[in-house]
Amino acid sequence: MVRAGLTTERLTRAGAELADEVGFDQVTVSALARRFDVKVASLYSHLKNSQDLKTRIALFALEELADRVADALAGRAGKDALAAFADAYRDYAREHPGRYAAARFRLDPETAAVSAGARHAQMTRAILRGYDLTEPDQTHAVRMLGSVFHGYVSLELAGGFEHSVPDAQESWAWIVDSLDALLRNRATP
Amino acid sequence: MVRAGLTTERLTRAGAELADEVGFDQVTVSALARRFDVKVASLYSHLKNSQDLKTRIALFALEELADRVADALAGRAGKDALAAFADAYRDYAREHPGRYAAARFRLDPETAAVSAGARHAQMTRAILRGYDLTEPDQTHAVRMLGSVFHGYVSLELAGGFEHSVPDAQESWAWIVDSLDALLRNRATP
DNA sequence: CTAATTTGCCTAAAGCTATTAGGCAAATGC
DNA sequence: GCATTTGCCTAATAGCTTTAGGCAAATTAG
Repeated sequence: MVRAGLTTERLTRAGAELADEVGFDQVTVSALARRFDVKVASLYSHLKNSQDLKTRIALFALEELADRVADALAGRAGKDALAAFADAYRDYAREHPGRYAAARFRLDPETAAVSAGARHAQMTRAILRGYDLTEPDQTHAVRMLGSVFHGYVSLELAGGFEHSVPDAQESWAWIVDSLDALLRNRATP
Repeated sequence: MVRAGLTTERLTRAGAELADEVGFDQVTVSALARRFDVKVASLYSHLKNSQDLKTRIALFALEELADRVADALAGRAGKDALAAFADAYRDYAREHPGRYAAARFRLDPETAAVSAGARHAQMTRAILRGYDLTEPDQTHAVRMLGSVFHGYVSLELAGGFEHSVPDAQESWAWIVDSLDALLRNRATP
C-alpha cells in the first residue's frame, strides 16, 4: 500500500489549518488522521500524544505571529509602531482564529523558554521606546498593552461586537488612539 | 437503594465548584456523576447533555459575578466606582477561575438574551456616567474597559505575570489609574 | 393504610477519542 | 538482489457521551 508521507512538520501545519477551521479545542489526533486518510495509531510515530500536537501548533503559531509583527514594525516608531503592532495582532487573530487560540495555549516553562514568547515581549518593549517610559512604568505598560489587545481580540472573536454599532474597527482605532495618548502622558519628564 | 437527591440546581452548583477545582474545560458529565457517587446515565434526567451543563454553569457564574459587581458599585462613583468594578472582576476570577472561564463560555443568542449579560453591560455604562462621555465614545469606552479587564485577568490566570516584578497587583493599580486619566481626558467639554 | 402512579437511578449498549503493542510491507542502504 | 529500517496497519484497552428500557422508591389517590 502507498504511504501517506506523514512527518511531524506536516502534521503540525495541518493541525494549524484544522484549528482555523474547527477551533483549536476541536483539534484532535483523530480528526488529523482523517484529514490524511490514515489510521489514528499511525500518527503516534510522529507525535508523542495529543498534548504534544497542541504544543507544536502553539509554537508554530507563536513564531508565525512574531514574524508578522516584526514585519509590521519594521521601520516604524511612535504611534505608527503602536498601530502597526495592534493591527498585526488583530489581523492575525481574524485570519487565523484557531492559530491565535493556539498561541495562547499554556506551555510548560521549559517549552515556553524556547518559544517565540520572548520575541513578543521584546517587540512590545521596542514599541514603548517611543514613549520614554522608565521602569516600572514600562513593565506596567507592557502588561496593559498585552491585556487590551488580547482582551479586545478575544471579545471580538467571541462575537461580542457583532450586530452592534459602532463597528469593531472604529472602536479599535479609538482604543489605539487612546492608548497612544495615555502612554504619552505617562512619559518621564 | 437510597436516592442521591439530584436536581438540576445542585448539579449546576457542583459543576461550578468542579470547574474551580479542575478547570471549566475539564468539567464533564462523568466527573460530576463521580462526585455524586452516581452512574453517569442518571444525570441525563436532569441535564439535556454536556453542553446544557456548561451553559447552566455559565449562566450561574454570570449572575453571581453581576451580583458581586453590583454590590461593589453600590454608593460609588467616578474613579472609586471604576476601581471597585475592576477589583470585583479580578477578585472573582482569582477566587473562582473555573466560574470565570464559564462566564466567558459562548452562549447561543437566545440564551445570552436571558443571561445576566445585559446587567454587566449596564453596570459598565453606569461607571462611565462619571466621565461625561457621549456616544459613540461611550461605546468605545465600554469595549475598552471590557477588553483591558478581561485581557489582564486572562493573562494573570494563565500565569503570565508569575515570577516577575513588579507584581500583578501593582500593574493592576497602575492600569486602573491610567484608565481613569484616559477617560477624564476623553470627557466631552 | 394500601394501591396506583410517577419519578429517580440503574444496567446495557453503541459510538467517538486517546493511547499502546505488535506485525507486515515499503523504502533505503549495501 | 538482500538486509535493514521505517511507516502505516490491526488489535485491544480505557474513558467520555448519549440513548433505551427496567425496577424500586417516593408520592398521590382511594
